[in-house]
Amino acid sequence: MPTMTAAQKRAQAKMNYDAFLAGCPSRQLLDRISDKWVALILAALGEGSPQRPGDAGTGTGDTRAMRYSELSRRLAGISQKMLTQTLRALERDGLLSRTVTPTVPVTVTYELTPLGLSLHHLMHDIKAWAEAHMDQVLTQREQYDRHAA
Amino acid sequence: MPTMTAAQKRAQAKMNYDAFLAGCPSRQLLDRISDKWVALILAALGEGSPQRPGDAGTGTGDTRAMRYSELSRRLAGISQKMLTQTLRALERDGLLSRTVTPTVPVTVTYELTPLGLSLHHLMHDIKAWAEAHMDQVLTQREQYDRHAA
DNA sequence: CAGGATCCCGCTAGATACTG
DNA sequence: CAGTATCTAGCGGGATCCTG
Repeated sequence: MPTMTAAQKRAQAKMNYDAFLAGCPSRQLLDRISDKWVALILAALGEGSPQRPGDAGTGTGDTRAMRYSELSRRLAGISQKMLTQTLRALERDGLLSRTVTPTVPVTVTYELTPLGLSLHHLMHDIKAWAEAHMDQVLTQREQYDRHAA
Repeated sequence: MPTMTAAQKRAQAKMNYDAFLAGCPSRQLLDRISDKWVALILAALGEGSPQRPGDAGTGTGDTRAMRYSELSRRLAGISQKMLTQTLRALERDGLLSRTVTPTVPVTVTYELTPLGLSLHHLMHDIKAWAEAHMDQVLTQREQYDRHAA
């Protein structure tokens, strides 16, 4: 019989998640968040929030709440379907919260949860990396393609 | 006439990449790297490399070189097609190098370039995040699904 | 061993139209 | 404004067979 506490068991289980294994749930999660639109939505909702968690913000109020149409405009080229679909998935996973205000017409806002904010920091870096190394990658491609021709 | 140096111009151009814009090349790059298999390949090739770039490693020799079959085994469940395809794309973008050693049978190894290593650090954090917050996400999903039912 | 080539299914992402 | 519903084309991605 195990003498572990529940907390110990959960810590144990957490260590067992390994995205290298095909059946592991964490691989599905990795697949979910490894998505262009996820990266951009998190980036948009996290704009203006402190980049490093150290600065002791005013609690949860430091993430930007954005309306559906705002997001739609910010993420140029996204279809309503993908936007709604991705927002729903992120809401389901607890990464953002959806708030409906009964005005006329109705107002809906989306905001990062603390969990979502923690991922935002990482995703922001990915997006920044892509923008920062674009030149280098472009140069590499030219070289590769020239060599392959 | 601009009085900028070439370096200044390049810095200027770099700032102009914005993944929020539909036509921006950096969005395509973001799409490329926002991929489950990319994350796992980079994670596999970077295993054992120092997590923080500060520690002044022995130059470029601190990334692991892996063979095709090694990667295939490590990334449980990946098809040959996706593995080859993803490796080619990453090689083309200059994130990893492919080395052919003319033994019999031929030996092929893949290794991160410095550029790939810089992305590896970020991707590793994403993968680690997915594994670390799996429990929390799972709990959120249950709540969401119960409420929606 | 490390792929290349081919076939083909599925499901996703986009376009369009409609609604509370 | 903030979606839902429906249709469809396209291709992502797996399975299979073959090769230097």
